[in-house]
Amino acid sequence: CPSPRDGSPDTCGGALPAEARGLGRRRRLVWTPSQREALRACFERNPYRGITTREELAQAIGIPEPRVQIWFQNDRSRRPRQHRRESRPWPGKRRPQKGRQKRTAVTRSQNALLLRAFQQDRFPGIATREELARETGLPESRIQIWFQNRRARHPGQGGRAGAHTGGLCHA
DNA sequence: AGACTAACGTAATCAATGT
DNA sequence: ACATTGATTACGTTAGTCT
Repeated sequence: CPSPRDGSPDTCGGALPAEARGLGRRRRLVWTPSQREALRACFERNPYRGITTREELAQAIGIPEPRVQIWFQNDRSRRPRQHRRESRPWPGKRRPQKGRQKRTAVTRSQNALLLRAFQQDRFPGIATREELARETGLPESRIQIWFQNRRARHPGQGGRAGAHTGGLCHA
């Protein structure tokens, strides 16, 4: 997979750390018309879908469930602003409704492995994430969530792109 | 070149699990 | 009860596709 690499961007000034900016993303999907139709139809009936429905839909259109979830997230954003941040806890309207993904139990050894990877790179690209998924036996989507939560709760850790602790952006 | 949008980011929050 | 942490949300950003 020849990932075309452009010239390295500047060191400072971006909204996100360099490592966070799109290095090694997963390949972008292109929906077929029938897939689009199925997604839109499902969204229309309820824009908030539990894991069961997401997986059924994913199965039906032949797309991994995490991609379906991202599509729903993106499409809700595109929809007219439902409620801006003010009235935070759901205004009683259409709650996400139950049916979350079952909480993943991360074992000690899995956690240790992820922790090591986190210290080396807080923003692993798709290749690294899939390698970690293979090594831990966890789904790649759970790996991604793990890193998001870890970054949010442990800022400043990790060797690369450390928030403000490191020498990044020493002006 | 610009529009559109999947992929991905943060921040806040919901919620399961262990103490 | 509380702390920890996985899962979901709103919303913003980055970058690949298509016109």
